[in-house]
Amino acid sequence: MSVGIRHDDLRRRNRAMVIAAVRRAGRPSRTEIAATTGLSHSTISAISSDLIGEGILAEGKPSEAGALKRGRPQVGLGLNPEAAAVMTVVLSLNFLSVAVIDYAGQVISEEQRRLDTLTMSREALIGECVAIVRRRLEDSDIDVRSVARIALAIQGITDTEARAMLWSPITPQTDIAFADILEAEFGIPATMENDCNMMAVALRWRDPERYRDDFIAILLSHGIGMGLVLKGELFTGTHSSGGEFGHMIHRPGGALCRCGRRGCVEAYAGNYAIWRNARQLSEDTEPVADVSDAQMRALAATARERDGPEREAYRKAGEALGYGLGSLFALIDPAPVAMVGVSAAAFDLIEPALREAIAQTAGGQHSKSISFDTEPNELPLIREGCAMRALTFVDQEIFAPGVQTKAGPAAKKNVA
Amino acid sequence: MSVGIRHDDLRRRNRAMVIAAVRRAGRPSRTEIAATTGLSHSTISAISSDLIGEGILAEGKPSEAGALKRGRPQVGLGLNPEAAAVMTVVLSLNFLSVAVIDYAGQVISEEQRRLDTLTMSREALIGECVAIVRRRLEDSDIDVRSVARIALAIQGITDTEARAMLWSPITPQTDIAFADILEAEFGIPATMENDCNMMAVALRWRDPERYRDDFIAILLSHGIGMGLVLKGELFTGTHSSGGEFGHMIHRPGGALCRCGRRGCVEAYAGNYAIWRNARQLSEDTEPVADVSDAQMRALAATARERDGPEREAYRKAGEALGYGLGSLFALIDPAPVAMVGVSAAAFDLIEPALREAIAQTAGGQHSKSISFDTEPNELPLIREGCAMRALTFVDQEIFAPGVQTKAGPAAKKNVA
DNA sequence: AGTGTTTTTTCGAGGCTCGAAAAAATAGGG
DNA sequence: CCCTATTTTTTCGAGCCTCGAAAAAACACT
Repeated sequence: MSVGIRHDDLRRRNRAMVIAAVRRAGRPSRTEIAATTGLSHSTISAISSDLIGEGILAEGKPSEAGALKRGRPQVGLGLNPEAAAVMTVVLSLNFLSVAVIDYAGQVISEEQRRLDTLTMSREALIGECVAIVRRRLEDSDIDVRSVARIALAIQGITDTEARAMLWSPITPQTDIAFADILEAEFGIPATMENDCNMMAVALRWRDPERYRDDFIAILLSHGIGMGLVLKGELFTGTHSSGGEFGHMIHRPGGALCRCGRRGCVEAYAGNYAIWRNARQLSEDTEPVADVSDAQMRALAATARERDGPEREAYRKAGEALGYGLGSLFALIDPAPVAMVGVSAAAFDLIEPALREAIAQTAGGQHSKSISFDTEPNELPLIREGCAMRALTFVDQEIFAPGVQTKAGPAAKKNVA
Repeated sequence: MSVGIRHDDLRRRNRAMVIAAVRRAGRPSRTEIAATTGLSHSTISAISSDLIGEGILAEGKPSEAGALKRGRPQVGLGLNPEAAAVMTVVLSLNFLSVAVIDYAGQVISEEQRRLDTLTMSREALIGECVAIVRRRLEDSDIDVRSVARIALAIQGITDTEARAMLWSPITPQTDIAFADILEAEFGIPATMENDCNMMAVALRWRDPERYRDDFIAILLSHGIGMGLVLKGELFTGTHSSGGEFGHMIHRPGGALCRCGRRGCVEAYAGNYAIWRNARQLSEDTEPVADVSDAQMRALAATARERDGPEREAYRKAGEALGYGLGSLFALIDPAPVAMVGVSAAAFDLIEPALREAIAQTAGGQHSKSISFDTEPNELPLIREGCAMRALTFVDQEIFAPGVQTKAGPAAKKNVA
């Protein structure tokens, strides 16, 4: 199974480590890198000299203006923005958004587009994605050859290999191998990511203090999604993107879910479920296709104003989320939670019932210590996650080739 | 965070890899090891020569009697049984069992003992464990100094550091740092493991073909426990042993569980729950302390014989397990399941309702492809797992010191 | 006994990291 | 304005480690 370490892997790994240290720290000095990586100064000096020679790193002022110190001033090492570029493609309900990002993580160019994903044909959907990527690539400011990777995120289930969308609520189409399609079309390596996983990745980069080793990002939107980081690593299912938190069963045989089953968490906490309950429709009522953000905000406003079916709908949502989280906590222990999406703005209405429900579950004893953040806008987060995901790939595969994070034959292909 | 690879780590890691290859393969030749580890013949030759010199490996006949081949015959490399020894301590309801195992994995000596764990005082419980270990250590056949590690398994919740039992159904006592106690008493490194996790470890060694990267071991006993292997690694919670599958909520506000909460899977599928339902007692009835294996077998026999409350009790158990598994599968995707424990012998009564329930959940589409094994006797499995766990520790820590499986500061201490 | 085949060991080459020492670059003080 | 203390960075030789190729070893077959 797991493979021995060959001698040349050593340099590759340590190169990757230096690049990662620079990406995390911003503009660290060689001394700082030596400290965080545990490698000697000589090694860091040798590696960074190589990397500068290859145009991957560039010298500059150090980040922390700890300027006024006695000795030789530190030289900051930063990522060379021109070393490469990546593209992010975020496909969500009725919305397609693309950005080109330089190697240092700055957005160079972007484009957004509304489209009717629910009714589009398979070909049209693929066509739109290909077309928007092509337009960005043909933008005169960008050197096509420098675009080293494309990361595409979609709401729904993707496979573990990050090649295909298996199922998505934003389209009736299934099993579209977006990653393969884009690779074939543009000759640029591409991956297909789950939107909630990208949210989690982004949170980790945004606030590594709070979101370090174990945390949960939950998307409260038309559907319910989850991104999970455990022991410092993104958690995915064994075959799919996993974490189908929204489709854990809250009440066996309960409310009708968009997925066709009954009693899922989403069937109580998704926008359509809150909407359905707020209008006092039966739990058997077919879920509506879309509820606008404005409608949801109005619903929340009414719920805050007076006790009534709207408030009760949010209570039920909180209860379902609470029991779901409780069951999750039974498996992984409690962890900080970030609530993302339009209903996160109504978290004040959700929280009481949610906490009460958690208290009834195995994670309950720590119920009070669990903390929630809210972030109403998921799109920037998803894009940021995609960007970091793509850049990390570039770091590892292009500039430190042959490194395998986990034992696996995939890396071997790249070497050949 | 993650630390660079120093030059001397290389040899350490590759030594560990060779030892692991030998432990997995039995009596592999040097050529075989080179093939499985991917290292060159020269390296394997050098490392194995070192290891033989240190008395860790020993030469012998090769395992596969591929004797009749043309060239120079292979020399088998095996673990030297006298290189070290480990002890396993399994503490379960009213039962304590200890074994001494040599470095090659053979049982040298064992002792079992009945005791009344539910009513014993904290001191008595600790005292019994210490005493039984001491007796084994003082057994004249065993060189005390060669015992390099003790692995203790208990039903219940342990901490991630594998130091303490936090809570267990077999005793009212909580937070006993067994690992620290045994270390202090005997000066031998010890770990505190969760019983179901050890079952999973054992299954992996017993049948690596079937139980490789992703599988689930479920203990159907008085309580319901789970051991989970994901992506080839034992899955534990972030703070505790995790995997409290039995206490996922099946029905909010439902049947009274032994843990004091309501609606847990265990409150429908644990022995006491099946017993309660079979006797048509209310779901609010306080769980009984123990149901003997004989009583459970009688119950199962009755259920097979005629339709009635017994059969219905097993049906409810299946339903609860099914929905629980379904929720789990929503998070991790379906995987092979091993049912272990006395009620695994009644799996024929459980399976129909279980499959039907899974079909109602997110994992449902693959419901038919999910396969179940049964193993009525959990004790040997737990002991085997403990033994392999302890031996693996010896492999890594004693004979290849300073290796860090995951990035972590702990290793730094060993280097210094 | 000789030949062919496969396994294992030997040996020199090439790389990598490390520690120590040297070099470089600046602030502060007289 | 020059010198010194201080801190960062580079240089250099030593010590390991793995690798590939070739040699040696050990047996089956003819």
